[in-house]
Amino acid sequence: MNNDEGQNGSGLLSGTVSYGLKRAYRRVIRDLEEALRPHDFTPPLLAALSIVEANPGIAPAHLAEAMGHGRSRAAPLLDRLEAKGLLERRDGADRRSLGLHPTPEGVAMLQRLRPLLQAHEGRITAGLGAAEARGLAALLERVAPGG
Amino acid sequence: MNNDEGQNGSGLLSGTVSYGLKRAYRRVIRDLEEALRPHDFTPPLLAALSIVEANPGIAPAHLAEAMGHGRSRAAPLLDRLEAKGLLERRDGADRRSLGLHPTPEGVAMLQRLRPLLQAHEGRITAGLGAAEARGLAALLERVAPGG
DNA sequence: TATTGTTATACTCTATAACTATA
DNA sequence: TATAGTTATAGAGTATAACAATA
Repeated sequence: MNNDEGQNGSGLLSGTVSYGLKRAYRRVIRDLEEALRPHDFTPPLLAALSIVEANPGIAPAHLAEAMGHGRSRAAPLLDRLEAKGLLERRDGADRRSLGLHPTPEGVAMLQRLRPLLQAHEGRITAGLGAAEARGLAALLERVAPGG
Repeated sequence: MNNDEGQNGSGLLSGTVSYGLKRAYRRVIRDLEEALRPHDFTPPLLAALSIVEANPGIAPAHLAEAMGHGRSRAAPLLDRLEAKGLLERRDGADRRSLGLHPTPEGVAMLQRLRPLLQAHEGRITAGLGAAEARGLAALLERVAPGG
């Protein structure tokens, strides 16, 4: 390799919160994908199932909103979770709306994933002290509220 | 909408640095895409051009490394920047390697984008004080070093 | 007319592997 | 044989628009 010139950072972007978030997120998503892969799971699947478990009976549109995207994104995610037997679409308040519920298998899956996620969180915050990690989480909550 | 049940957060993911980073990043990428769209620019294009300007003569493989992905990702990015007349692929040290340089138009584009990026950064950190924003940037640098 | 869930479609980002030309 | 740049390919995530059923 031997790049004699070295690297002078990213110019305009260097040191900004915006670029720092981008770089940190990439670390997160890669580490998490790798951790979930042996369980045939992905980060969006995990987020969806986790939100449904915390909000049983939630409608697809509200799930999508909680995940920060449009209604149409929910359907394929729910298809995959339902095909795995982890989640059910039941009748909702309306006859046009649905209530989402985790199956016992879905709950068990989340239980099984918990230590894996703690290890993931540990790797991401490995360079920080416990108080710093809490402080970072609090700052992030203020950058993007509603987590 | 009127979701009477309310929302109980994201279960397993609530309050973690990992999920906070994901949510904050989504805010960043959307705001930045929207800010760049009128200039027919995208975040990856901006990152690449910015890095090339800060490291003139850098090779495609090193650019890709600085952006955190594989070699093959550089080519289409460079194609687009070259087609816009913002960047040149010149001969490098080897006859098999290239040196990347911004054109005067590329430098001018970055100048034009600078206030736009400052406004973007301001929106992202709007909920934080100046010292908090600096602290956040420093924590992020420790989560994902090399920015 | 508005809303819910869904489908269709397209586009970007990304990763892997294979190809070429140099070394 | 190893490396640099590129091409080909495929897959995931996302956004928009349009549709059918229901309100």
